[in-house]
Amino acid sequence: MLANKTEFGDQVIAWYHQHGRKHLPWQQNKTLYTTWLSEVMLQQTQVTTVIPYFERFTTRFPTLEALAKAEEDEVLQLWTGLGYYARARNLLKAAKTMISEHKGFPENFDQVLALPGIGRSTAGAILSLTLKQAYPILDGNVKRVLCRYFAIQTWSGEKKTQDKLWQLSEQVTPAQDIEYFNQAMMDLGAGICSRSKPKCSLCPLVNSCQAYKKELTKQLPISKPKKDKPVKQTYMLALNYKQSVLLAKRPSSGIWGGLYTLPESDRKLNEAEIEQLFSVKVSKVIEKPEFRHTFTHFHLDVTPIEIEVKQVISSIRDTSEVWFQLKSDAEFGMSVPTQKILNLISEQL
DNA sequence: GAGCCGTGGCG
DNA sequence: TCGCCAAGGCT
Repeated sequence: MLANKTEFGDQVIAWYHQHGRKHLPWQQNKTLYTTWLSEVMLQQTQVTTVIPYFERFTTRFPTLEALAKAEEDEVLQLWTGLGYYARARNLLKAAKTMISEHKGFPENFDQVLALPGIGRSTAGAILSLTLKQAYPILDGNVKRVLCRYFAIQTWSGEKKTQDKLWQLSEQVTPAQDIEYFNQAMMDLGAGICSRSKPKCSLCPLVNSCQAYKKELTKQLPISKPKKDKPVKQTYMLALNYKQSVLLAKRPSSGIWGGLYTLPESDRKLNEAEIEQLFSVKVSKVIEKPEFRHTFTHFHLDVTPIEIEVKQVISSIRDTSEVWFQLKSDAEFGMSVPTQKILNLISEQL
């Protein structure tokens, strides 16, 4: 499947020398400190957003030593607007730890990994980009490239897939020129192998890319499965009096705003309650089969209750209410479930 | 494994 | 308009 490791690396590295990003602020005069800072700022955050924050931060705190002496409030102030503020707190905590326990930024992978806010990928990025230590990385960009290149058809959030991707990242990562390779993989993911509209014609890996070969590029990587929508339950009451049904106009804001709907209850009401609530005399209550109405964010399971009314005591309780003649051609905007239930009742007339 | 953390951009 | 997503890590 994979042509061979060297070829993969060579193509990616050659591409980097021609097209990769080399002028980002954190790519100038790199130190472990500045690379660390940029990698943390770039977690879940796009390059263009980070740039001004990085500039301000390094101006105020040019070195690890300077940061370690900082007050948390000032660090957080410099972070304001960037989001994920635990990153800033961990940054300061890690800086203090490095100064007090390591007397500087550690160059050992396990020691870097042990610092708060630094996971495997960030640790690998810091040591590879700054010191050319040959550690693989696996950020969102690299994941996307690998998922496509190897046509991985499972969601990368699964542990099993995550493990597989790390394994593949190790497999394609070369021993030489690691600093170019890792930066190139991120650049590829960001600029060429983008989630939407990837520029496959410009990709150095197009000839051996499995997703491209199988025409799966558009479908990969598999996105996070959408969680099931919550299910709500309601009873819709169709009070039927001489072939007229009681409707009420909804407030203009909120669900079904301005539409006419049947009265609802979240529980089953008995005859006495219905008579009390609606000022009517009831002759029969018929429960109809439940059906489901789906919104963008939840399911609504509706149980229609047809109520035969033999007498209306107080005709209108509220100005929003109206007795709607079933066989009239009056124009009302109604919610879909209401319309559906009225059709149900009309059919049996 | 799932939920959480934040903000800006995009289709 | 709004849900999804973006250089992850922690609990």
